[in-house]
Amino acid sequence: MIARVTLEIALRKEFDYAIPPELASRVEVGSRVKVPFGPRQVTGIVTALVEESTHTNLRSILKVIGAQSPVTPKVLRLARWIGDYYCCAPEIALKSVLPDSVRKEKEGWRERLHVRVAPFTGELPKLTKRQVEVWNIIEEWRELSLTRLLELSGATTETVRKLEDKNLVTIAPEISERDPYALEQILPTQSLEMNAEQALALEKIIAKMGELSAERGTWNAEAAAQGSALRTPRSAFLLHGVTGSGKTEVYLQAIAHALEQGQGAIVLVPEISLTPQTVERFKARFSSGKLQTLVAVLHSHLSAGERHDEWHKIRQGRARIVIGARSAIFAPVDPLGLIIVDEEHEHSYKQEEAPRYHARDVAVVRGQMEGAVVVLGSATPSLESFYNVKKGKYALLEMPTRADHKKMPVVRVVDMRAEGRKQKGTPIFSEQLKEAITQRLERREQTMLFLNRRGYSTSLQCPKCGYVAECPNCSVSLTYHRAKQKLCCHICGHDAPAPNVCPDVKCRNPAIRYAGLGTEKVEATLAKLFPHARVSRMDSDALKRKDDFRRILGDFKTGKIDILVGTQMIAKGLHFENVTLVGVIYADLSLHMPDFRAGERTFQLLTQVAGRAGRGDVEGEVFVQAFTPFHPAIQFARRHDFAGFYEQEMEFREQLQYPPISRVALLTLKGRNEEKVRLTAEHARRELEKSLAALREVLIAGPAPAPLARAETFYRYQLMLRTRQMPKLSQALTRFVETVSLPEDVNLAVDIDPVNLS
DNA sequence: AGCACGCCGACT
DNA sequence: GTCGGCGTGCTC
Repeated sequence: MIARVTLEIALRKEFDYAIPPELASRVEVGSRVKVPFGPRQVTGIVTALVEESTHTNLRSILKVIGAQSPVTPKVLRLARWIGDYYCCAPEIALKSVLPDSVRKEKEGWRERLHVRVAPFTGELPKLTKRQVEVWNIIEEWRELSLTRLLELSGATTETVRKLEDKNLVTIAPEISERDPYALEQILPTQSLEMNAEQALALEKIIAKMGELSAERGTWNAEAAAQGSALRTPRSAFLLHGVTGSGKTEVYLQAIAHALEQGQGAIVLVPEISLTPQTVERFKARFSSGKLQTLVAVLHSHLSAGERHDEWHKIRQGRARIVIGARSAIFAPVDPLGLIIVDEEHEHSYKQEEAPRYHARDVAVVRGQMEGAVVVLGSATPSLESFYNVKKGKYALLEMPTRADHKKMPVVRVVDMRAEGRKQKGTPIFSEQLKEAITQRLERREQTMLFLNRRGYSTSLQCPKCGYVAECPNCSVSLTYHRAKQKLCCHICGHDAPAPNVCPDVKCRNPAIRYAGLGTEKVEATLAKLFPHARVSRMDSDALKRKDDFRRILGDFKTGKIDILVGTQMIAKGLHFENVTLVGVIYADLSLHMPDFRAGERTFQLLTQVAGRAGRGDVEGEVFVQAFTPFHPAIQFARRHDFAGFYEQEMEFREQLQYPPISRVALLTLKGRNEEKVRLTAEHARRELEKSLAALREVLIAGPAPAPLARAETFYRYQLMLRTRQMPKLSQALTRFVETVSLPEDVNLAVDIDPVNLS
């Protein structure tokens, strides 16, 4: 047998190695191996076992790393698909499939000293008073960690060692798993009663799972024979359920069904909503009973060691449920029966570095490859997913009413142009919103206010000489942060002390002006308008310490805060019974982004934000302040009308051949010399035209400067390609990036299905 | 990725 | 005459 190996270096190529007899039993597809490569030794992953090689005199694999192959053949196949579809080298795709801590094998299991009662016979020997105390504790627990014992007894290690000397106990190192949620209170829960809509959705999911497991056996063999061809029936659902419709309960019961069938499940949630509360809810349901299993958690805030332990719990089959952010889609759950992608419209599912995969789309592909049911849930589905429903690719499940029978909040759109005529300067709070806040304060109810922009003012200008403070590295103006007394760039993090006079040496005008509005100023203005209100702010500036997030939310929950001001961060997933008012300070902020999804994003944001109001017994009220109050994205959000928004937005996408009508590949060239980048981009366009000549119907737009023309000292030019046949374009682009010759100091990035055009 | 090979300008 | 620039190609 010969092993075909993808090396961690050596781009886009595989190498064959002989398997020495002593390693024969340990080398399998997915194994991590160390091999000789020229004068060096490198590591790689075995991607296939073959009978013959085109190469003669192969060198041998040196060793197999780790006891268990880290990549399962199924996940390997998924990595292949990612490389092909997202135009990246296979080893880049492979890299992202494993957590770094697992890949590098730096982290191992943590061992801690553990005390156990030794099997002994006869009388208890003579013990001191202290020793008896310790002994009693050990006898009660039978076994426990040394640290825990010392904590409980207040004794020292010496005393315990004495007991060991007397053969009463053994002290030995044992694996002690790191539990990132050790501090959470997890109380077992039971299934909740569901309403008719929930029950119907669950029924359909379960029925599909039955169908698939019947077919699983036959098609797996077939698929193996066909390589990566996807032959399973469509098995994805779009669960369109309004905020509060009880999607999570449907997920939980669907997972329970998967467990009953002996299958595992992966639950993807956006990083931002991966809060302890969310995790607890899943852990609690499966912490006891006959479906008891470990729930592994994977996200970026775990330590390397924690990630190692969580991953191996999954690989060993002890954790059958995985809940995590984007990369959890690669968790080695096997067999896999169900994949949930909650808040499927969230852009954080798209990875912004290579491999630039979209976890939702990878989930659908993985579901097809492994015969698992995929459920994409959202209150505001992406146009892509809803379009897939219309095209018959996904089945639609609808839950249009709140599970708790609460009414949808009343949304009032406030015309800020009229408000601007009433107040002097640019208005922040309309009379109506002020009035509503006053009311809540009187009634001791809570308010949440959103503004999607951090800082105090968005720009600093000198009215006399026209100076504007700009970032030296990026093409944006600097934001004034009052607390820090600094001008900050939100792109590269550059900062400078805030000046008191115009920095222009010839001007020195002391009357410099700060314009534009951020959350910091909203908070400050609130403090002036409502001096007795307890106001708190939550944005990434306010979260300096690790537990600030939890502390502020805790204070809000327990009523220590009347008004919470925040960015996106508080728009999602949080619910507080006593919040009866939600205000959106400037709803049109996100509308004016140079992105064809600006309308969609605004609609989603407003709908999500509105969902924060009226989660308790009192009906919620939402004020949406806007300078373009009649914009469709705002008006459809006001009426909670997703279908209406979809129809009108699709018309626009159709006209301009934007996704989901077509698919986009975005090519970005960046370099420090603007002229060189521009010329290279033009060269790239000419080469592209040649190389795509065989493909029909690919629209090429550009090159044009990126919306963010310069970022972190790099100038950026873009080419946008649109096609209806992305797999073919992906193939052509892979060939293109391999062959095109570019200057060394100009870099090309290919982003398939980008969600962010800047 | 690294490292060797290889073919043209400025030095002892 | 040699030293060294980094373009190109190879590693199973």
